[in-house]
Amino acid sequence: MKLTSKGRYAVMALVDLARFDNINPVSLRDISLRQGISLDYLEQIFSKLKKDQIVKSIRGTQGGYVLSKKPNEIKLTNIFHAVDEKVKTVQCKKESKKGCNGKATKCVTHNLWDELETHINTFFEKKSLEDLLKNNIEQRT
Amino acid sequence: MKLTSKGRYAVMALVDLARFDNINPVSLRDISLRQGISLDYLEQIFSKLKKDQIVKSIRGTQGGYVLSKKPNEIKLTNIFHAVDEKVKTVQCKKESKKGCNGKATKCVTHNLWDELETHINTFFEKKSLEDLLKNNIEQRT
DNA sequence: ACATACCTGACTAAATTGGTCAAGTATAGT
DNA sequence: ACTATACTTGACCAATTTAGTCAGGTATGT
Repeated sequence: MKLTSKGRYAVMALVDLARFDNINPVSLRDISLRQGISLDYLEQIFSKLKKDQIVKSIRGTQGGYVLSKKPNEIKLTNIFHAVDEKVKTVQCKKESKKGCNGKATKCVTHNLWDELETHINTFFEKKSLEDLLKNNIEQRT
Repeated sequence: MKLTSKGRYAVMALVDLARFDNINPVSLRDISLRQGISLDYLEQIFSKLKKDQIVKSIRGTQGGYVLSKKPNEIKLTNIFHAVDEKVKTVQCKKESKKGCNGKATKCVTHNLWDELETHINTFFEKKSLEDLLKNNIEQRT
């Protein structure tokens, strides 16, 4: 199962973006400075976010990024999916030839992992960027 | 967040154990053969399970492992905890000096990760070894 | 034209994972 | 007492993943 800093940074950056993009596009440099995330790394992350149309880019001077949708329309699922943070548990061995453990049947954990995945995804599908903004409204940067 | 093969193997092995320890202790060799898990790796895993008193060991010929408690008393939380499968998300940076992101305040994802952790733990606290046994009763090894 | 800021791909050090290997110790059965 | 079985411990390792860095681009507003 993967759920790492990349996803965390993506969320942090998007919350930052949501907070500041009311007037102008927000440059990654600003986000980098405010959130303490490496600019080069942010570029990688935003290229993925853009590919999934979570943000739009505006090039040139005074350029930057803006959200493609409203904060309440951007769910955490979308974000994690974009940056390849698959909430995906360890795979059973290739099922092509045999079952999970080399036997003909599914291993005992097979269904369990599926259930867990659903359980976690449910959580992420409910949470939107807006929810996070509300939670942190008092925490000024 | 970590949730890897070690946890999966631990669960598989314990289900196997629960199924066969009615009469005699079960040797790791048997579990290894039935579940297709390396014996050496199982030894590492069981040493941790023993330390958390999920299983008991019986040495010598005809020795092996038995469950310390009844299957319905062993929750998945206990198992994962024993093998260090912390359902713990990526830590924010050391909080000793500063906040998560080097600022004075918590980062916006801080609470989120906490919530997620609770959400997942809830799932694991409900599930016991017995539940898994029931689910897989038709799947003979 | 030039500064800004997006864009892309190659590269890498460190950590983690999923084991293996080697050398024990304890005990039941003969 | 001997021996086979099976637990016990700790060191080691290759492959993968992570969290970046680095080096070059390209587009655009002023």
